[in-house]
Amino acid sequence: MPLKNTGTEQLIKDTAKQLLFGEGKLHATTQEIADAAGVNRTALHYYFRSRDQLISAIFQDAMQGLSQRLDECMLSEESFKVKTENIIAVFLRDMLRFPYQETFLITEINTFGKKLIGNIQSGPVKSYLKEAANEMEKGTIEKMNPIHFLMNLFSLLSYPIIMAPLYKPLFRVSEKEFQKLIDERGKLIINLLFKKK
Amino acid sequence: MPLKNTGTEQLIKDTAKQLLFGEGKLHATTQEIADAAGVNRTALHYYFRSRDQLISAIFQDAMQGLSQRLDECMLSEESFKVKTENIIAVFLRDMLRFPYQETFLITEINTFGKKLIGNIQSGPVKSYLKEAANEMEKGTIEKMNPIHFLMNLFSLLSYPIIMAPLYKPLFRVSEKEFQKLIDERGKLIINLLFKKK
DNA sequence: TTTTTGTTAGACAAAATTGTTAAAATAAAA
DNA sequence: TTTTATTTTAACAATTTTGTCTAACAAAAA
Repeated sequence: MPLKNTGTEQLIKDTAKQLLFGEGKLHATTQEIADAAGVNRTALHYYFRSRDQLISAIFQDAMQGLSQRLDECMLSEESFKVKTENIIAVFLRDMLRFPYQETFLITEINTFGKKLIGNIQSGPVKSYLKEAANEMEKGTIEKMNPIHFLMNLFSLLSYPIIMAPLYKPLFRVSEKEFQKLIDERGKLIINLLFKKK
Repeated sequence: MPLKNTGTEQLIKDTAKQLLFGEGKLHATTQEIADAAGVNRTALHYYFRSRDQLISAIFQDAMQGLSQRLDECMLSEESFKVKTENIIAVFLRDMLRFPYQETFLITEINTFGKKLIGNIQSGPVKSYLKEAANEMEKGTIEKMNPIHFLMNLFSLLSYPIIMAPLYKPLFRVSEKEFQKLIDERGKLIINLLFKKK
């Protein structure tokens, strides 16, 4: 029994993801999602039964994708610094496409997050934290609780992108100038987190 | 014609603020807000006419309060470093009480933010940025676009608090341990942003 | 072709949420 | 105490949003 699979299901998921995590329409209605995807609203119920289940689906997809890519970085055979540079690159790319993904996770954590949080692999994170501790011993990064190191990294990466709609008017910079600032941040963050030789 | 002013209006505002910005119930219904405040839902309409106007009101209050306190710090007569320490203290206190305030601003920027963004005083920010540039010349902080410096500061302060619901399970730390980590961050951030002598 | 399976669309029902109106309760002033 | 303005409440109307049901449609299999 082959499915016809005209790609509608994936189209709906992609559209919802773009709308929610990309454009920040965190409470887009089923109608809005359907319109954006160019399908009848019923299709949405046909494939996902309910709005919540659609959201759950795209959320699970997104988390799995990101966590997989991060784990790859963290478990690679590179040096700690290169590893960190890779994490930055992966994260920045993801954040720029879907800036509201984490915001959504946090605000909806009571509805959807609780189940998902159990799924988070903290194995690779644990091992990355251990490596960070080693680096501190070696003196290449500042001594602190390694959790701080990781929080610093994620903060410096994510926050400016999330806050872009506020920062652009606040700092009176154009879209283009702001994009340039964001592009600079990769190197800047490495510079800030690693000691000079 | 004196108003009775039993404090209901303020009670509704405080409750809504706590619910939305404190607990992150970003789309609390008027019923939920009324229940939490222990008043009839109609009271909410009586004082604010509509849900949107209530939200606008608490939001404006919150922004004004924070921006005023920040401006005070930025315009004080202290040295740049002390000034920065004060900003950190003010910001941390605010973030801990209302972690979702900024998240809300960002996600609702199209609905409420646009009008408010005009109101943001960027005068004190400008002057603080200039001071930062001076410090870079003096060599007390790393050379970079001063906007980066400010974004770094805000990021390191805000993001871990926003992400707390995710980080606690991810790093497997208890509420108490996490609170301790947050408390450590003030000094840690200063350490990270200012060069050692 | 007919049947079967899977997909899409329109009409409708149900639920949730907001907003209005008019009346009752309350407290201060005359 | 009556009057008056304000505050609170209950009932209801309107709107928005979600979810269901049935029929039409399309494509592959019999």
